Amino acid sequence: MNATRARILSTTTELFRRQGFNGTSLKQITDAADATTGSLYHFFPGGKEDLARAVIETSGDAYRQLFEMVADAACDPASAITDFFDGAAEVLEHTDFIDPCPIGTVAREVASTNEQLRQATHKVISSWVSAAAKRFEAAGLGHADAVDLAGTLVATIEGGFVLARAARDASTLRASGRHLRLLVEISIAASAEPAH
Amino acid sequence: MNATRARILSTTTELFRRQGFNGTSLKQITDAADATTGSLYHFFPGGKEDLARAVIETSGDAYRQLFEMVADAACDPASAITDFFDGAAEVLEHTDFIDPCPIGTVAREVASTNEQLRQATHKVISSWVSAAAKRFEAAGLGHADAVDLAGTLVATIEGGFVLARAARDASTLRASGRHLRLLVEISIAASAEPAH
DNA sequence: ACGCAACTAGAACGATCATTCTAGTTACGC
DNA sequence: GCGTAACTAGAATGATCGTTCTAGTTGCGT
Repeated sequence: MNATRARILSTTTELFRRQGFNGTSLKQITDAADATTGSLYHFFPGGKEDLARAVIETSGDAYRQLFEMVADAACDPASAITDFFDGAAEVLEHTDFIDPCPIGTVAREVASTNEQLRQATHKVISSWVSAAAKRFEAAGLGHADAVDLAGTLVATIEGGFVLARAARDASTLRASGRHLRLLVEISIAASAEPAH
Repeated sequence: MNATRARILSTTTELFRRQGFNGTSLKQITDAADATTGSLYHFFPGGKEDLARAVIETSGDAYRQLFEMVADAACDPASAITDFFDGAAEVLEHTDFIDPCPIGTVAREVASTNEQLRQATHKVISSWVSAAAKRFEAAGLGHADAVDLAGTLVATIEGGFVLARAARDASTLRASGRHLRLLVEISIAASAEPAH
């Protein structure tokens, strides 16, 4: 991967985390990435939309990998949940509450205005839900229950970022982690004894 | 309230729901609201920021009232939760998945770039959390638990909007409603028997 | 019906937007 | 060391951005 391309991509990701898609200009990107318009359009011929799609896919992958790592490191699925929430809370606190995830912001900005980018965000979010659901299935949950639970998990994380950023306080995010952990524990326990 | 002012305000709210703060221009607003620049700056002397603050506060109030209404109509706090999620899901499905709530999008857009608007979103979100927490306290929860649970509730709703809009499918939102209902039921039951 | 405030109208401003374009420079296979 | 492709550079383009400003019109208390 070309260094300039990588610099443009990571700079854009960071800018999207702070100010979203519409709030970030190409000039801002080229300035911050120390690149020129020519380079940007060389690597992303489709312009801003092309670049945004790359940001979404790249950081979507990164987040899925992070989740897998945290889940692998945890001793059980339930504590993986609190680990993940607590980790995100710590990141927020250490980065002046910059959004840990550019995708939630962009997803909401483009859902009604750019079908291509909407699909890109959908695909990425679905991959997260699938990854979490697979873990829940492995812990004994039925497929549909696992997918539903994973969906709530992702929703609560994304929504938790909204609250944490608005409040400049990540304690609610940690509390949500505990709630989701409880929910996961209950679901796994319930699936172990299906007979009432 | 002046009719033109009201028209500008509701039009802006609707546009923010579709495309957020940075994605909406004043020209788009005045065109859609059939108003002129002069009128807009007459009623909102602070320009776009002033208007955005009014949108945040107005629809923040509207949402809090909606929550109170749903909670009053429900037979118990737990079923109020599913009622609220199901209602939001229905709205999404009937409006081509336009965001039911402009505040989540704007909150994330401005959190790192506009301190005034960040505080406005924070204040509104806090009012929702307080309103829900009050209900939970009335159902027997301790104050801190009630606030935490209300925070998770709001986070899951906001995050659920992200997923529903990205997927153009509200079924995950309904599932989250069931999950949150379960969580509320468990919390209330647990507070009823604090021993063990 | 007069006067004053409330409101409307929209042209004009400089800044900035995403994108295109033409030249120029580097890197590398042969 | 030559030729071609990959990449960089940044000026130019036309559109649109948020805001300001000067005139004009309306509505209403008296």
